[in-house]
Amino acid sequence: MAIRNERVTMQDVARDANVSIATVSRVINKNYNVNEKTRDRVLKSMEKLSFLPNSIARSLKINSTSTIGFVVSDISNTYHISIARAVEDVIEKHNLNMTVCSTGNDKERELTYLKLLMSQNIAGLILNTTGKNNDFILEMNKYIPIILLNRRIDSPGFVGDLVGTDNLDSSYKLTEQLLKMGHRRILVVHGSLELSNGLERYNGYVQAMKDYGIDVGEDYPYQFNSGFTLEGGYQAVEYMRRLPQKPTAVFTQNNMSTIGVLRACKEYNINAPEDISMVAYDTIDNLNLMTTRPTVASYNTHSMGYNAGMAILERIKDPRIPNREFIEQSEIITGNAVGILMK
Amino acid sequence: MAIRNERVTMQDVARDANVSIATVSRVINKNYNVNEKTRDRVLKSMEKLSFLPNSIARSLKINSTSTIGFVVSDISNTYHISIARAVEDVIEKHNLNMTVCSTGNDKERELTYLKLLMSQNIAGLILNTTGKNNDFILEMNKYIPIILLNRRIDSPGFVGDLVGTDNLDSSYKLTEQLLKMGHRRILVVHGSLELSNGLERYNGYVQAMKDYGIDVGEDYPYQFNSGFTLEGGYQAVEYMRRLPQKPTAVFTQNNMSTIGVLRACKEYNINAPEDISMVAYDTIDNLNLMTTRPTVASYNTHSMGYNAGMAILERIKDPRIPNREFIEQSEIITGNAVGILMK
DNA sequence: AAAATAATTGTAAACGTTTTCTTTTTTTAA
DNA sequence: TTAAAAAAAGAAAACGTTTACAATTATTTT
Repeated sequence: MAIRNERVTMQDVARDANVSIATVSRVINKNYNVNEKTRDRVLKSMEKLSFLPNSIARSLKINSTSTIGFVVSDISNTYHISIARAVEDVIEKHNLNMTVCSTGNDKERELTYLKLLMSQNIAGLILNTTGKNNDFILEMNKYIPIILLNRRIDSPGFVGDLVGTDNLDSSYKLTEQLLKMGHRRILVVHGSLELSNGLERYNGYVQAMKDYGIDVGEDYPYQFNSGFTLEGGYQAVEYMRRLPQKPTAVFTQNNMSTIGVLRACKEYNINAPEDISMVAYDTIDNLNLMTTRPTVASYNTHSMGYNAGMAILERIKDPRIPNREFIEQSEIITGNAVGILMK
Repeated sequence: MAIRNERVTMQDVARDANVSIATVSRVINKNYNVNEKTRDRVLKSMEKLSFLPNSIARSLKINSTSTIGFVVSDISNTYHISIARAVEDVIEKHNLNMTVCSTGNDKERELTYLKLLMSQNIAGLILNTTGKNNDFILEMNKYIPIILLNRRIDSPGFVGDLVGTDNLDSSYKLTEQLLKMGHRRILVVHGSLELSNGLERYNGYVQAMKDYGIDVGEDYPYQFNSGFTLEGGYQAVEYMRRLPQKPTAVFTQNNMSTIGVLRACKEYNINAPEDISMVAYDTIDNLNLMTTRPTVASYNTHSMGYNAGMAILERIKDPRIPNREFIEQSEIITGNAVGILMK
């Protein structure tokens, strides 16, 4: 039992079929002319010895691999994983597979992973970046095609595509819905404003508020940075409870913070829409089975993953495609957690 | 812009530092004696040229890689992904990363993936098998350490560990809870009985029923094979509605079919516990935010992932550890969807 | 039937590392 | 001061493929 080392190589097949390894290579890679009889003989030997080509050796020679990297803040976030799943379905058809990595939005961890992947010479990269390793990413980008997920890299040097959502628009729409229903004190639970998606969503809120005559300045009390985390959402509710004048609505700007808010509200017995109204960017799993359903901007993650998968395939084939953007439009799904505010 | 090929190699570093590539290799791999001054010089050259070692070449030489394979029926299943996440945390500390694959319980797709991974010479494999490729898995097992996830391979030839749950026990307990509350017509929504976990869970149910004097034979009407899928769960409800004598309770034996049942019940306006009681194997995400909460057998997926990660690391280091089993015990969480049946 | 061409196969170098075996240099022991 | 031992560094082979080039064999043309 246990581990052996002597795998079957092309050498063995060649010997068995009484040809040179070049010929074996040619039947493996189909494309060359090789006599039908010898091909059959080689095929038979491969079968007989249950030969599997060594991708490592092949990769070294041809300078490319058959795996793509999928690097996101948290792979267990249902939003990311369902995109990943769709990517997988696309690339699997081309005999590629996928290495997934969770950075936890940590600069060092992202860098470690990116270096590892670059060492491994991945064929392509789908990246939801922390935004803190742009120099390395640009360097990496010289060798490896990159598709950005949700977060932009604003550098003229970057060449690749972006797959994202209509941050500003949907954020505006969600805020507007609350405003139309009479809400004015709307707590926005945003993410890092140093990330393009965080900032755009925040700006959508600010713009809508401004359009309704409300100025969101530095010391405006109805904003809380959750870092797009579950804990952050939870803390937002605790922050809210301490406010002298409570907000009448809360707008969580990503799925994790929405869950955090929902849990905290459940715990503190804050009911929606009686005590507070809720809207949220991103949907959450099994929303329609839940007691409290915020109005959400829902995205077709399957489509996003499909786009990302196709884009990376195209870019692997031809790395000099001009930069593109695939922006997914939201579907606003009305929940039961939004109420009209009587002034 | 675009893609270049001329990466920095050890050759370049050696030239810059005015040493041989052997020396460069030695400073990279620390372990050898190399003069401090020359080490510094080499280190400086590496820095200056921003050298990254080529893992492919290294792997070819040392005959092992730094990625482990994670092959499951569906990576987007929250149960699997949260195990994967915990595995990632363990192996990342050892500078390993993880290739994930979804087989969809399809024999061919599993085989394709396994061959691809074997070609890529992965360091280890964590596998939730379809159960239909045992021959190849045993062959693969000669070269690559394997940790089985939830599904056994009953072959004396297999060497590796199992990380799983206490299928029979928890299934028995859940069934018993219903029986104690007076339920007798309990629809079991099981999975494939050809898979060890499917069979064990089913047997737990059968045993409990038998202990309460109910014989579950071939033509016993209160059983439905969902294949552990969402659609299967949904169909189970449709099947249930067609039964002349309705069951008073339903026991879904995995998380996907539970969600399917919940959705179908919502759609057909079947309420719990008034119309039907519900217990379920596996928990589901955000259960405590949901309207209808079955009593569930919940598992600590973090612990399972940790065990799987540690086990694979240990087996990579020493492949001839005797077979082990890491069986996770459930926590039964009582929901609001179970009612006492008045006879 | 010979020459020209096309099809098939083989030889050997290369990909970028690691590592064994030598060789050179430095240090220690006498 | 020299011999012996230890430390440091280099040369070259090897890992298992691909592929340019050369060599051989088969086919076509005249």
